[in-house]
Amino acid sequence: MTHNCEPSRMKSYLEQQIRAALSVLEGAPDDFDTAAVAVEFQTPNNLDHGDLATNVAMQLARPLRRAPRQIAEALVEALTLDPKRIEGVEIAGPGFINFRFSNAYLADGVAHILEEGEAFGRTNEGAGKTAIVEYVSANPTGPLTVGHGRNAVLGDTIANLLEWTGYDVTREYYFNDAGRQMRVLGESVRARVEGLVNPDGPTKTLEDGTVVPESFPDDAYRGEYIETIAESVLAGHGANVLAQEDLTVFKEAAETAIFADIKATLARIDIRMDEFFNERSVYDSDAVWDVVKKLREKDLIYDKDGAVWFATGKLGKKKTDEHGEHEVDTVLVKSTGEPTYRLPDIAYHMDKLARGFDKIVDVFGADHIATYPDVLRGVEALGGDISKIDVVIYQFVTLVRGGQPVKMSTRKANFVTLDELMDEVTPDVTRFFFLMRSPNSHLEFDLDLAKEAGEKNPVFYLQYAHARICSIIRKAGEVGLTLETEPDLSLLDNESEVVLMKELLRLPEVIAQSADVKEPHKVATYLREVATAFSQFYRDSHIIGADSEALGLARLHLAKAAQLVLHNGLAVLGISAPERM
RNA sequence: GCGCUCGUAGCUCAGCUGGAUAGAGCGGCGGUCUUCUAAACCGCAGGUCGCAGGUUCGAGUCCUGCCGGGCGCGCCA
Repeated sequence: MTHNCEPSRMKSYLEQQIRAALSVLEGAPDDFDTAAVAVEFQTPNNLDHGDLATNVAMQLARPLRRAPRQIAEALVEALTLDPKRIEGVEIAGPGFINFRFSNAYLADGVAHILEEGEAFGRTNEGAGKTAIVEYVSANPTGPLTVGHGRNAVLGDTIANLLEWTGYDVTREYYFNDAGRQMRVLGESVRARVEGLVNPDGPTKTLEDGTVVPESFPDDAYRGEYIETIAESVLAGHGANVLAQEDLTVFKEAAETAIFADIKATLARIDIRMDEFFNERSVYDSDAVWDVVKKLREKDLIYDKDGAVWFATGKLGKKKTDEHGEHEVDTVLVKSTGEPTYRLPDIAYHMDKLARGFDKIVDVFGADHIATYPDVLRGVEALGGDISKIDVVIYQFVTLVRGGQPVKMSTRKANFVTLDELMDEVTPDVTRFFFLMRSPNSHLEFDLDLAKEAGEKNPVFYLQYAHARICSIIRKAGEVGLTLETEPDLSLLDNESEVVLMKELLRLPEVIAQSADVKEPHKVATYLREVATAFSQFYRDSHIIGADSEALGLARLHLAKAAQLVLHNGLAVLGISAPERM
């Protein structure tokens, strides 16, 4: 059985018919090319305007030199439409052509949802293609913060979205355990061990009032977790670890402990990475030096002041200051011989391209906004196809408690960790709150609202609707209404039934669009509309005690379809769909 | 100063990439449980879409200039 029920299918069907009508349109100039006309559809926000509308007639007004409404009339005249799909066509407003879906089409759609089940919502644009999503990518210098949380949940959900559109997705975490940060981390641990071994040793007081051993570096990591690691190093190696100057023991202990914590934190929000890519591997393979060599061959590298410069200015990087506009170049290798992070980053992206991914997504915080273009310039200069690379930039998170923003500073260790957040709110709530806003919108995370396990909390609204349907299906079974019986879905025709059916059918399109623009909040927004439509259906259309058993059965199946849509939508967001609440 | 980004109801935000009378949640006011989960539903109030120009049949959406918030602007990542 085939169903032409998805709105995307409907759009291509209508487009076909409209093009056919265009080709027989009379009075068109000889050079008029119907193939060049963009036939676009929109879903009107007013129900009186039908289910789909097109503005072709308005678009054609100028080239055809005729009034839009006149063109619309001629088009509708020439149009032949299957009454089993479209029950009405109207011309309205300045020249819109509005189409109204037939009930048979909607009933067909519900049958399709039930048939697809937990696969409903999947599309195949990405079928046979691979994608890699890089996210989290925090260096192992401390616990994940709330800021990392938004990155993690956003990246993970974008990965889900791509999977639902057919891609084979790799989730990758990029990190480096070599640079200055790690050295400072090692020194921080060492200083804490010293403090433990020699509690009466010389100390100093930092500007924020904490008392630390004198050897504690000024830019050290101050979180409590450093002390915990120091304790375990001391327990494992004894006091004579301090005899050696080498920081390796401290660094490795810290890295191991911190990575274990990070993975555990991610697992709490159901995130499991496929790959951990260590920056070191692009050094081990000499890929970084290969990048420098190739750029030099292209005359995009020069040496100045002992450093190696990438001529990004030639590639369009500009800056305007009081001296006017001038080109800006970028250091790839510092005069110390140590590369800046950009060089391995270019090599890393070349590596991802070489691994053959069709789509490469990077999830970065707003602080990277000015720097990732350097990486793309490098990749492009090396002949990499940067059209495959999508960079998702998200704005920062503000935690709000009691109506006041919670002050956070990573350097002073008074940040809120993702674990601490999840000690207060559930993983489902955490994920939803991070996802409910557009990535390029500032996220205000209201802890009081998130903790509210009740009516105000938007997550529960969706889960409640789902649980309620499950409950109805159980209860209906007790009176002999079951999903095993074949329903007559054409009986579904009251307003709230029709509204619900139309809403449910949008899922594949919403997921596909959300995946395309990498904005998961569109799914969250949509699910709220589904839950609202279901609640109205619940109010108007009783299943048990319906006017006839056949009607009750048809409604039961519609409820099941709504349950599937909520279940699948929540699955995309990585949020559970409870059967009871 | 420059770049990116945001500015929509009292608050937090959507607005399908240029369409028809700009929406939701929360908060406020009022109503609905002897029938499938009231964690729900219904109604009312609330707007110069930051300001000013421009582009066109049509602008919250696009272009320019201001104003205000955020993030960047390093031989840090």
